[in-house]
Amino acid sequence: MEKPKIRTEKDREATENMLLEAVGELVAEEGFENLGVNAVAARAGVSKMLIYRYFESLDGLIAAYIRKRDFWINYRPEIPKKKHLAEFLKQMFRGQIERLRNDTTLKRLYRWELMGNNALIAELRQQREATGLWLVESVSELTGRPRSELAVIATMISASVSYLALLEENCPAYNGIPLQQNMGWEQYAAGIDALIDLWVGTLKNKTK
Amino acid sequence: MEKPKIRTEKDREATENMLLEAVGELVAEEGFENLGVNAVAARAGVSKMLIYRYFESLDGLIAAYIRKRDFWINYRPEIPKKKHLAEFLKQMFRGQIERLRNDTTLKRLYRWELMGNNALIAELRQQREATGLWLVESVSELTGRPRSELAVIATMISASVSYLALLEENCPAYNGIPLQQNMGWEQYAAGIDALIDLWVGTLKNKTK
DNA sequence: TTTGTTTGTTACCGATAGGTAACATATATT
DNA sequence: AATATATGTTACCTATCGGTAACAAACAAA
Repeated sequence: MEKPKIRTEKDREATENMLLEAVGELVAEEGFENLGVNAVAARAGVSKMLIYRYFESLDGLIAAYIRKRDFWINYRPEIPKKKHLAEFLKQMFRGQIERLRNDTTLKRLYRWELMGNNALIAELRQQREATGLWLVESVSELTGRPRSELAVIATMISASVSYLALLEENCPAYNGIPLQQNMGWEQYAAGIDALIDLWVGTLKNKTK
Repeated sequence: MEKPKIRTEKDREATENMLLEAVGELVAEEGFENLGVNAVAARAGVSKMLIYRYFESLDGLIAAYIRKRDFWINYRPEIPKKKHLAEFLKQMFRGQIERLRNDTTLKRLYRWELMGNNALIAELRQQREATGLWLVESVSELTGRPRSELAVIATMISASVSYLALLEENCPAYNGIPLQQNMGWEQYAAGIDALIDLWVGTLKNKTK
């Protein structure tokens, strides 16, 4: 027999979704650090007991939320040939900026990572680290440059973008770059482009 | 008549210092975000009432602590001539790394800044921004390059260093760079050196 | 219908938070 | 010595936190 699946008043799946949505809203507003069972349950319009019953704990609920949203980025694009490498890298970092700036929850996640430790955080870190290492390795293979050189450049761009994105919410400007305006970020992205061109320029010299 | 200044049991100044020291210890352990009147008073071995009496509030106590430690960096070194500019910039950023990595409280302050807003934080930001702008302006004058170009480069280095320093406590590696080992940071500093050399190399071409 | 299970709420617990009034004692003033 | 003021503690208040037991109602199975 199939399950009727028609629940009128009592519907566990719907309740779980309400809790997950409440987490999403509160995370966007307050961040993961300031989440609490009472607030989540109240926002979901449901008893907090159900958090423990269905997700075992608040951490379990958070874990479920993070797995539901697909933060487990497994980004493995095809690396182009040398000729188009610069353009590829530029677009890649512009993509990172765009994603971070538009996704409040992702920012909260990055901020949470700076605040402490956690099994879930460690897992996300590892995932991101694997992606980063793969990129460094790939470009190193392609250009013949040592991995350490690639690692430093990629880190400088990526880490600074993360920091500035976190700063954006409250800090109007950094070294004169207006973080709260698209113009400022365009200026920064153009600077990254220039750095990439500068670096790519050093390639031909040594390969010849 | 001069004040004897000899207090045996009741000594406001000494008590205030005990509170300030307690703040320092707890900030290093837990960070500014997680500070509380009860914990501070208990650590100082004194009644929390005195926090309100002497500093008006916990914020007041924190403000006093921050002003006591000299975070209000007014860093205005003499900029050398073009010939030694590269070396000067390298040493400057290495100094920033050293200061951040060795000063736990400074890290906590940077982290606090990412967590929210605050009159005190805003003041520190403004101070730092003024210093940054001055440096950008100075190097721009010296080299003839546009301020925006300098701003992006300085920001990329400075922001990434800040982010990595905050990450260091819990994150073992970023793009393969071991953040918790001096070796990793030396690798990163060397990368910054290379970037500076690369950039300085572009100067002569266009000035000639 | 009867029985058992799932879903959900209410009410409470102990711990801890920030904050204050009331009190006690040491120091300074006269 | 008598009085006022500065310093410090105790005890208590209310609010909120995470967590759970006890109960109520809807649903499924017999």
